[in-house]
Amino acid sequence: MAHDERRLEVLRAIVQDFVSTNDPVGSKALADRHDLGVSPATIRNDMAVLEEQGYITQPHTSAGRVPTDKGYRLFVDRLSAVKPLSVAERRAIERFLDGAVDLHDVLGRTVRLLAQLTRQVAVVQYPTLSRSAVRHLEGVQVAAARLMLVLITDTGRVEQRVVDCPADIDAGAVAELRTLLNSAFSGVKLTDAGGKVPDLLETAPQHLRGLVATVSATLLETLVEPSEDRLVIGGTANLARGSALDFQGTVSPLLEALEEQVVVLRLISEVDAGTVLVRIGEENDHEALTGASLVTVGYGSRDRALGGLGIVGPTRMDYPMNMAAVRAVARYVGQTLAES
Amino acid sequence: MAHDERRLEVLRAIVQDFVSTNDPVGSKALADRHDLGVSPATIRNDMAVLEEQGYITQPHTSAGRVPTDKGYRLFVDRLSAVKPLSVAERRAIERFLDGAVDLHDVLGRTVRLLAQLTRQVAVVQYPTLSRSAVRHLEGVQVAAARLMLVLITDTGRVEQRVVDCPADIDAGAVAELRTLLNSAFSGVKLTDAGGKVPDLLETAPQHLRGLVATVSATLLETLVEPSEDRLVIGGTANLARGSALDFQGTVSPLLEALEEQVVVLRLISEVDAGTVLVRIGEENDHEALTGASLVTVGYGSRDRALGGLGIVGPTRMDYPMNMAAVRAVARYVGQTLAES
DNA sequence: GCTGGCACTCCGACCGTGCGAGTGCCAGCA
DNA sequence: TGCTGGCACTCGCACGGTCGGAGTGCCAGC
Repeated sequence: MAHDERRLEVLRAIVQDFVSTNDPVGSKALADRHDLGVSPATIRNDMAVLEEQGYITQPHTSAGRVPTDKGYRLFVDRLSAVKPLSVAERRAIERFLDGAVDLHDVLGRTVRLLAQLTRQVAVVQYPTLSRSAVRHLEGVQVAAARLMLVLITDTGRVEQRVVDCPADIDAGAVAELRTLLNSAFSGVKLTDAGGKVPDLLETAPQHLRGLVATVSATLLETLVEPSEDRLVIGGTANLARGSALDFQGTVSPLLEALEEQVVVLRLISEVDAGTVLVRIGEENDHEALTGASLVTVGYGSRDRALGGLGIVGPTRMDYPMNMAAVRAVARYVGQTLAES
Repeated sequence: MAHDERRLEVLRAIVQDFVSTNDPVGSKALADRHDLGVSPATIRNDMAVLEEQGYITQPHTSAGRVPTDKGYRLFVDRLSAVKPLSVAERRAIERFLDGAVDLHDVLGRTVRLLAQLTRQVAVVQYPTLSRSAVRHLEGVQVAAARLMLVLITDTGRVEQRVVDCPADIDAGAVAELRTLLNSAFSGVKLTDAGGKVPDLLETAPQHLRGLVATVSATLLETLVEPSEDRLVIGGTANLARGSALDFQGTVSPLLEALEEQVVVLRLISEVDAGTVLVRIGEENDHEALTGASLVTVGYGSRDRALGGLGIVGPTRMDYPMNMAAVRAVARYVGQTLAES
């Protein structure tokens, strides 16, 4: 039906206008700003239908219409074309990430970049440990019976743990331990590290058994198991800026949820590299996020996602633009990390 | 003069009441809530004097009085006794920091702890590189002519840099390099590392000269020179919560300044261990901070400060409590770090 | 099935009023 | 000399009523 099609066109127009003006949009304004080819009265009829179907709503009688979460969902799924980034934006991305000196720096720049491009809160996850492999393991003695274990992954993450050893150790033992650990774990994915331990224990010389056992236990417990992943957050000022109206009154529950990290982490890690995932308002389980939308994507090389990144903002956001920005940034980050 | 003394007592009462109620405080309310031994009328006279001296001000005629920055300053310097922490608070501090697995974890917990205790934004600086010494240096080969350099300091910081080498290297060279670097730099303060380089170059075997030169150059350039220090920030939700009124209208410039890091970093690193420093409103140079107060202190062992930590909040804050909290937390952090 | 017209609704801005809190000043008192 | 109670005055703010405008739903006509 050409009927339904126009109705969707009306919905698209409503979303676009509302996103840019933040005012409930009425039939007259719609007819003026878009050439839908019909009169306001007709648009009103369409709007009534859209409202009945749950795509839009009125804040109060005799105000204009506002998209519902369901409306945004339809918009994202069927009504929006991916907005290509401008040349200036592409260049900004390259410039921003260029010259980063280490992983921390790359991710810090990424989060600032994303926040600046989208004017939303940006979130970037450190490369997941569970999907990384060991590049190098290092033991450094910090006390007579205390070792600092340093793990370097192939994604550039560096993690450290202090291990209390069963007995005093000497420099020779440390060197031996290093060799043992690296020959056992080098190149091994962290998820598979557990399987290597029995082997390692067997090959270890008698006098190192206890030490090796303790060290591998710590390694598995604190680094592999809990998959305690990290998050970088930036652009929180964007929350306070315009969005006082978007989030009714207070942004503090949202800020709290962001600092909690755990919540966002769960959401952001459920991503594939390449496919931008959009979660709108009520679609988010967590209460503090029901007024917010998330746009996330995985980054990494095409064969495996290292981690996720994305933005958090009000449901009233420019989805096409943000999706494009998130995707582009993820692509560049993946590239940058692959090079190092 | 008993005269002046009472006037100060009035100022103290005004600060205390205003901090707890957020309402401009009038002469009647003061007489009721504190036994100053005089009538409201007398208090009014004192207030007039205090206002003339610039310690308090009225938002508008016929409202109560509000402390000025100068008033808070006097209060902090002369009118406030350090409020000892409750047993529960002390215990909370211990529990919170106990069980941290590495430096990152310690600082993360610290910032959450501080934010929770003070209900303000908390800021913790990573141990300054320039005041740290090398505990261990490690080179890991990541490509034919590419080395990842990992620096572990005696404060538990781990820093990494990727170095492009002049020529391809092999595993043997890496091992030699490690030995060389560690014997040269181990235990050396980063600020003194530059002086060791000529020596190092001389003792290095011919075939490693180029490599060693490149590596030490990178080491000095990117790790020692810019002293690029890091900051952990937490509790920003506290800004949004009550303080909407404290910061006229918007908190976003403050959030921006916090994300900038550089500003806060400068302020927070000008501290001695042990002495709590308070900066009030206009005393801060940076524009975004003129409506805010900072309470900072250095942490570390008594002989040297590793870094700074503190809180940022509205000028209308409970200074005695916050000063006590900041000091106590710093003490525990210093202790915790000394142990690892 | 679209359109113009029309009556209706309701929010929000505007305005005027009154109240209450708080002040400054003054005369009287210890 | 310094404190006190009294008093007139000021001013912000909460309250309530009014008005206009924007937007709607419905209906009759094309």
